[in-house]
Amino acid sequence: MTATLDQVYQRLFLAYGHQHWWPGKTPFEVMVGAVLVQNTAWKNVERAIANLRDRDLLCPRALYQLPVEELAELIRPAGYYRIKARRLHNLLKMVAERYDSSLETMFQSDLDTLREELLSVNGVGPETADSILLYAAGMPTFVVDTYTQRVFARHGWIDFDAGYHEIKEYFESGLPRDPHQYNEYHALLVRVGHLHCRKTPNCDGCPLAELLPDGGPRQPEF
DNA sequence: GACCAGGCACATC
DNA sequence: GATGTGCATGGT
Repeated sequence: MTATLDQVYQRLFLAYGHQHWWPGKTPFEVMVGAVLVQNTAWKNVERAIANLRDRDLLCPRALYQLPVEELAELIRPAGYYRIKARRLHNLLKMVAERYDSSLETMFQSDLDTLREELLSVNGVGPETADSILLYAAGMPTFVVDTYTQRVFARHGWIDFDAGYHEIKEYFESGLPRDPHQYNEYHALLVRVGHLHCRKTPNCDGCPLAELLPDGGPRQPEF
């Protein structure tokens, strides 16, 4: 990579500025959003969270006590609502049983231990776990998503078939261990992804266009 | 109407 | 271990 990870970050920040992530009012709301946003547009998640807020259900104990079928109906706008209701319930069950439904207590655990606990919940994968750790708990763990993979692979900086852990290590080993920068960086990657790096790339006006390899964006080999 | 969105688990080979 | 598929609503 000719540009450093920090230079890429600076370009994105210069172009877009602060992203104010995560778009949630409380750590618990962030955690709920992290499950609901799986493979889903954020706009749909907002509706689901609004339904929960209207019923005063945005706290760990109340939401855990709600029957899963009722939870499913409330989060319906977020899509995959039946499976997400189960996933959310699984997560709330873990928080209730291990931490007495207290996020404050939960976030006193060390990062690696808590990450493993989150990953042990059925329905919480690496991106959801890291989103909770970074955006709800403020812990220094880099969040990788499809846009991260796409943007960096199209620039030839990583392989198209690089796995989650490999990409995460790539960022964490190339940047200072700073949760604020991890926060902003991931948000900026989602922003540039939305604007320029959907399934069909649109590199016109992209702040990273000058950094593309000769011949334009790379494509996966087959 | 087709395509896409800030994943994840599970089946099958 | 790699690859394919189901899950679902709402915006473009």
